[in-house]
Amino acid sequence: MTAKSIGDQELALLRYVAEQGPVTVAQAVEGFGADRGLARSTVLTMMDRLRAKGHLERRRVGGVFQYSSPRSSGELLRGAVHSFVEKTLDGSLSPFVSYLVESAEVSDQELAELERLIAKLHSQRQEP
Amino acid sequence: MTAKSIGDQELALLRYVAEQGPVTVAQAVEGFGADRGLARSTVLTMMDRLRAKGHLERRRVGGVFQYSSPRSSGELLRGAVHSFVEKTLDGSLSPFVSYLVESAEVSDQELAELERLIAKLHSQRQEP
DNA sequence: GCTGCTTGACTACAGCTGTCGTCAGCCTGG
DNA sequence: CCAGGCTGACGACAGCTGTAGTCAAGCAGC
Repeated sequence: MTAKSIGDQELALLRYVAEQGPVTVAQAVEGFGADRGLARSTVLTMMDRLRAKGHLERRRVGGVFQYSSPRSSGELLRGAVHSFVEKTLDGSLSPFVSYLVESAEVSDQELAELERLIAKLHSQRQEP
Repeated sequence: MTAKSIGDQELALLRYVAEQGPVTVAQAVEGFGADRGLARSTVLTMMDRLRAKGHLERRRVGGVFQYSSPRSSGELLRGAVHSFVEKTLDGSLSPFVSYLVESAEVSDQELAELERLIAKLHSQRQEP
């Protein structure tokens, strides 16, 4: 399991790295930390912890480390959703659907995705 | 705002109280703590914190306190989903849908709910 | 060769959560 | 009236996260 826990800010940084491809700490500080007003050491610490937890890898390139995520941004998000559903919702999707029904704004795009999802689920029920 | 943060275990307990209606600590210990092997003081502490955060109310009834949640279990879950979507997914539902598509098992019931949802969304697009 | 910026490793600290133990007060059966 | 049980208020402690300062080693230029 690479499945150590992860905080919100950490996940945000992890996603940043996953999206930007290999980055140095300096780049992460500039592209991620700067917006959020984080000190260099803060970003450094987070990247270190992410590495310790197995969420980031690094390679020395010309004296400096390049960090990269073994997972894509999409995988990370899906993983986050998965943990959330399991841990908080006890594996039940109903609260999510309920949320969609009552409070969420669903974009046209998302609606289309949902429809595709339903079609897919239907076809799965047919031929198991 | 009653919107103080809340941990996983705390939310679980809160949901328990919301579902069971007014309960005393003793009842919560028995019905919630016992399964999870929690000490009485643990449950007591959590209920206290939940109260401090405004998530639980209590009333003295015959020398003992009865705790109750001002929100229903459903509201709590919807709130949790909402926070998650906002905080972790930056308000985008796509990762959720993506998760549904790729990994989740959707029960017949949930599928039906989704279909109802879609129907509703469609009708909303028509007559605004 | 010395000076100064860049990079990384370490250390620190506070707040939140999860878990308890303990102490003091109140009630009830003897 | 006294002992033993519930109850509730507190105090504690460890682990995780968010945030940062500091120190030492390395490289770049004078």
